[in-house]
Amino acid sequence: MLRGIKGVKDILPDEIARWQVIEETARRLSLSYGYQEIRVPVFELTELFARSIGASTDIVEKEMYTFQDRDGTSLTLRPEATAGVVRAYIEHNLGGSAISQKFFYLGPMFRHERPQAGRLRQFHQYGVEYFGTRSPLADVEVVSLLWRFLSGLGLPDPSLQVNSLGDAADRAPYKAALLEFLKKREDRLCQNCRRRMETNPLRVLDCKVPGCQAATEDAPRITDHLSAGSRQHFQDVQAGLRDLDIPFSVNSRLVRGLDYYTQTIFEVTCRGLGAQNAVAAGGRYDGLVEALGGASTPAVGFAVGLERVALVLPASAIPPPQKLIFVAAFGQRGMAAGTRVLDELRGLGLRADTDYRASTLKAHLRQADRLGAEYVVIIGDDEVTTGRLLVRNMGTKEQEELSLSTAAQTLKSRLKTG
RNA sequence: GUGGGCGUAGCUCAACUGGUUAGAGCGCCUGGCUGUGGCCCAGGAGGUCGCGGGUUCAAAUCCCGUCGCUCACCCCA
Repeated sequence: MLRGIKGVKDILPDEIARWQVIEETARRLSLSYGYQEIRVPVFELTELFARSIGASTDIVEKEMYTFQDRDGTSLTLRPEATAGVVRAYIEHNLGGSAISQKFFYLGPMFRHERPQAGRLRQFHQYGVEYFGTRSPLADVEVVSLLWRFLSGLGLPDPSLQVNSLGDAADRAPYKAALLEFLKKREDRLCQNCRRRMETNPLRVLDCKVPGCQAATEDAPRITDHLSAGSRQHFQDVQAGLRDLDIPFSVNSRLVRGLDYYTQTIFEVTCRGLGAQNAVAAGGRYDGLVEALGGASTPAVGFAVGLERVALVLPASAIPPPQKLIFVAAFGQRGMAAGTRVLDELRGLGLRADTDYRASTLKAHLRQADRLGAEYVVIIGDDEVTTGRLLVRNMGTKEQEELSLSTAAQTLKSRLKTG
């Protein structure tokens, strides 16, 4: 038997309702905040991702699905969507539009990783990108949208952490200072962190090993090395969040895995996710548009891992399905009449179904029961003769006669009121 | 890429120290109830014991390999 690919999952009808709530909430909220949907390709030139995410990040170094097009061009399945959105923004000169500066997207991303709880090779993200302003209020707006999305869905104990990385000019001297500090403590760091000192010293601060946490307790903080402007920006963001009553904590150890972030960065974790407990993350990336060849344009955004949201989405967030009317038609004339009633019900926008395999009333009722039908319309040859069908309320077992010609309308009004 | 756990019916799991025809619950089908669902009762269908090799008189059980799933590390949404 041919199986699906490792880490690439089917989303079966049983779980679709939870995905639909998540996606509909994302769309509705994004639009209400003034973000427009954008759909960018799932594959792009490899170079786009290498240049935006950072050539020496894990994502680019070993997690991309990269392949050659027929002419030898190197293409890659998108590991995240910001790069593509920025590319589209530049390519279509969206910065020149009076209205389109705020975008949201939903869709699959691809990373070649070992699957585990909350981590897949094809996974889905919802994200937004806000271009064209350095205002800290834009950072606040983006976080507020994210917070409303997550808390609106009722995720368990969401926790928002924020930090600032400053701008490129802030970071270089800080990195040097941090590295100097780490060298003095190298003997207390884990093997991984010693390697990180070479590749990305900021990551050492993010290490979960208790020994490393202790060793770096009094390490220099990035927030103490910010320029006056960067510090002010971070202060303003925090003030804005307080103003909107969005709970957060500053975590000066917070680091992001993608190279393009500047200034504000943030992450939301929540309970019940296992080891991969981040549901969403984002930040400002003021240098990316320019780095990809566009005009210098500040931007801020976030991405949410939808599988992770789905994993902890409470059942109460999932609305019950539309009430079902089941048509139990049997006998030669009954089936013909039943088909017409079924079509009429559907034409009125009601959820209605039948089972063509069932030939007896018993079989129909059993199927109706399994489907959780609210009402069953019973039509046999007798009913066709009298011109009156039976409507059975599956909850109360009450049955009443209705005229064949008006039954559909009557049921519609009944479902509205009941 | 590294490490742990697990692969027996559609699903969840049994099968003691290797020992007859591999079982149960749920689900499914049929009948009791020939035009009335759930509950109950009776019966029934359904299994290459992940796959390959080895040890043995005998393997779901032991050994080796392999594939798959899963959790964790790394890293990340």
